Amino acid sequence: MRPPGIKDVAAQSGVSIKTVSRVVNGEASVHPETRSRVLEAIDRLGYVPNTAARSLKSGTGGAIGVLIDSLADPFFASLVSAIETRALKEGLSVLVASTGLDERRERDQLTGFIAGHQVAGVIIAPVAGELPYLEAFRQVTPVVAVDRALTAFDSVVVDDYAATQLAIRQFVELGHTRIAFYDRDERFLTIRRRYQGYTDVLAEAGIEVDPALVSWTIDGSLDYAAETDRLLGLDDPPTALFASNAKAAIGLTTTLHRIGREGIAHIAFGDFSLADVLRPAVSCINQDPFVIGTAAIERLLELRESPSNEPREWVVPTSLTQRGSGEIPGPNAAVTSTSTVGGTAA
Amino acid sequence: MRPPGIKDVAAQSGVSIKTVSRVVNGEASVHPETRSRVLEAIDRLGYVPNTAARSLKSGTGGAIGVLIDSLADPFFASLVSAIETRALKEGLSVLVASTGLDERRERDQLTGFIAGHQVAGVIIAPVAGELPYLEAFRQVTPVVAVDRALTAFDSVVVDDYAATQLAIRQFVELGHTRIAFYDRDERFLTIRRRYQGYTDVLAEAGIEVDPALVSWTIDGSLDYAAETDRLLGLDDPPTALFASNAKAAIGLTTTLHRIGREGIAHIAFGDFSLADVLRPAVSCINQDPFVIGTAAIERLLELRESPSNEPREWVVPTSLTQRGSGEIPGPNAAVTSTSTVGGTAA
DNA sequence: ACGTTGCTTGACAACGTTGTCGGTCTGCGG
DNA sequence: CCGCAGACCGACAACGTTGTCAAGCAACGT
Repeated sequence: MRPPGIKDVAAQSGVSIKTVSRVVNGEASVHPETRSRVLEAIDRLGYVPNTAARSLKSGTGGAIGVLIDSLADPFFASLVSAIETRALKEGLSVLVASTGLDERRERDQLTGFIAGHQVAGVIIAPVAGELPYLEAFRQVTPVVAVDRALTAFDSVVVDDYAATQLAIRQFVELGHTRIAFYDRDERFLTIRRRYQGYTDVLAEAGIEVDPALVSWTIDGSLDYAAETDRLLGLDDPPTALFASNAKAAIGLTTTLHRIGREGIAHIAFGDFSLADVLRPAVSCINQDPFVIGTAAIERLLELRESPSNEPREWVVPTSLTQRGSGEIPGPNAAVTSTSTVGGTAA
Repeated sequence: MRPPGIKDVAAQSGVSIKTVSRVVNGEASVHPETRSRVLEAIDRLGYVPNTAARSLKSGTGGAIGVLIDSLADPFFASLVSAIETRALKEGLSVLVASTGLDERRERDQLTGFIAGHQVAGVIIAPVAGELPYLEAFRQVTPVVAVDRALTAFDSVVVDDYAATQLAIRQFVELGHTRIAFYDRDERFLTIRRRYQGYTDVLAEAGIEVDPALVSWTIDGSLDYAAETDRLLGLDDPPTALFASNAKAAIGLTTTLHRIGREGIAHIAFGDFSLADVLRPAVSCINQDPFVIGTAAIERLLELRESPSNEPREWVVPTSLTQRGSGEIPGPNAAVTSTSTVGGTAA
C-alpha cells in the first residue's frame, strides 16, 4: 500500500539499504556493476525517495516556502511562477501560502514553513515591517524578502522612490501642477517610498502638496469610482493621476474609461494586462515580477551554499513605459523624456 | 539550532513526550492541569510539530499537491488561490508545481508529490489524457482533476461544449455565417469539446465548416497578429471571431485593437481583466476559477474522509456575459437593431 | 610474508513523531 | 479489607532515510 521504500530496492537488488542510499545520492565508491543493479531495481519498482524521512534526518527538506499577499494578484502569481520554474531545476518543490495582509497569519505561515515543514529557504513579501521572530532560525533557514525590503534579511526590490519620481517629474515637466496620488497606504514600505518620491518631486518643483489630492487607504479597500468622482469634482481638480500600485491602476483606468474621462493624464506603478490596448494606452512604471522572482531565488540558492553574509538589498531596474496616457500635457508647456532607474545593488 | 521538539516541551513541563503528543493532538484523557502545563511550555518554547516526522509516521503528510499548466496564467493563479484559501482553514499546506504542458514533467511532479512528499491529496489540471500510473496510489492519495476531465478520477470542469454552442449560436442568430475559431488545439480535451460545439452549431445551422477559418495550434504558440492578418485577408473573410481560451482572447483583442478592427464581432472563452473596459467591451464565456478551485478542494476533502467512490464529473455552471463585442450583427442580420448592453462590473 | 592503502560494502543509531501496550493511581462497590 | 474499573501517564518500537564506523578484500611496496 505504501510506495516502495529503500528497503524494497535493497531486497530486489541484493544489497544493503545503505548502498541503495549511496546510489540514490550519487555518492562515489559504488561499484559500477552494483550501481547498475540498484538502478535497475529502482526503475522496476518506481522507487522515489521519501522526502519526509530525508528532511527528518537532515533537518532541512526539499521544498522552499513562498509567502505572498495573494496568488490572485497577477504580480505575485508571476513572481511565484518564476520561482517555481527555477526551483524545479534545482529539484526543489515550492510550498506556497498567502498572508492576506495579516501579520498574525504571516507569522503562523512562516513558523509553519520553518519549524513545521523545515523548508530549505523562504521567499517572502513581508507584511510586517520586520520579522524579529525569524532571528532564531537565521542560521538554519535562509530568508529573502521580495517587493518590500527587510533590513535584517536580503531583499530584492525595485527603486520605488526613483521610479515614482520619474513619473511625477514627467507630469511636472508636461505642465501639470495638480497631480493626484491614488492609494497612499502607510502600511507598506513600498507605498511609503513611492509617496515620498511624489512629495519630493512636488517640493523640488515648488508645488505644494494638497492633501485633497491624496487618496488614503485605511484598510486597503478604496472605492476607485467614488474617489475619482471626489477628485474630479474638486473646485481645482487634478489634471494628472498617479496610481501607486497595479490594483489601483486597474481600478483607476476602469473608472476613467467608464465615466469617459480617459483623456486625463495618468501613469500606473506596475504594468498590467491590456494596458497597451486601451485608448489611450496606459503608461506605466514597469517592474518585472519575473526578474524579481528569479533574482530572489537565485539569491536564496546562493545563501544555501554560503549562509549569512551581511544583509543586502538588490535593486531590480524598472523603466517608464511611455504609451500615451502619461504624456498628455497639462495647462503649461510640454517636454518628454524617457529613462531607466535602478539596476545596481545598493 | 534545530527548532524545539516534542522532547524539549516534555522536559520543560515535566511529562513524557507521549503526553505532549496527546496534548498536541487534542486527545482525551489528559489531566486538565497537565494539559495546561504542557500548553504553557509549548507556548513558551514556540513549539511547532515537525510535519516531516508526522508524515513519516503516518504515511501521509500535511500538504496537498496542486499541479497546473503555469502560474503565470491568471486562470490557474486564481484557481490555486482559491484552493490555498480553503486549505488554510483545514490546516493543510499547498505544494504547487507546473507542468509546462509536458507529460513527462507532469508525471515526474506527480510521483514527486505522492511518493516523495506523500501529499494528502492532489488537484491536477491534467496534460495527458489519462494518468494510469496513478492507479497504484488510488487508495492512499485522493486525486481530483480540474479544468480537463479524467475518466478515472473525480473531475471538476465546465460544460465546454454547451458554453461554446451558446456563443456560436448567438453569432449565427445575429446573421453571421463566416465565423472563425481561434486556437484549435487537439492536445486538450477542453479545446476539443469547444471545437465540437463550434462545428455542431454550424452544422445545425446548415453552415459548412471552412478549414480556412480555423486557426490551428501545433505546438501551442500561435502568432495572433499574423493569424488575424491571414483571416481578414481572405477573399471571404470572417465576420465573427471566437477565441477558444483566455490566452487567445487576449492575443486576439490586442491585435484587433491594434489594427483598428475591433468593430468585428468577437467572443472569448474565459473572462479576463479589463475585458469590460475595452471599446467595445468584450463579451465572454465566464468560467470562474474561484468556483472551480473551491469545488475541487471541497471534493478532495470529502475524498479524504470517505475514499474511492465512483469517479464523478462535477460541472460548474458558466454564463455568457454580454458586453458588446459579441452582439455585433452580421451581414444577414434578421433583426438590425440589436442594441448592446453596457457591461456590468465583473 | 606483511603492513598499508584504497575501494567497496554493511550494521547500527538517530532524526521527531505517534501507536501499542502496559503501568500506576484513585474511587467505588462488595 | 479486597478487587476492579476508569482515568491518566510513560517506555518502547517503528516510520524511511542518512551519517558514522568498521569490516572485507585486492593490490601494492618493502
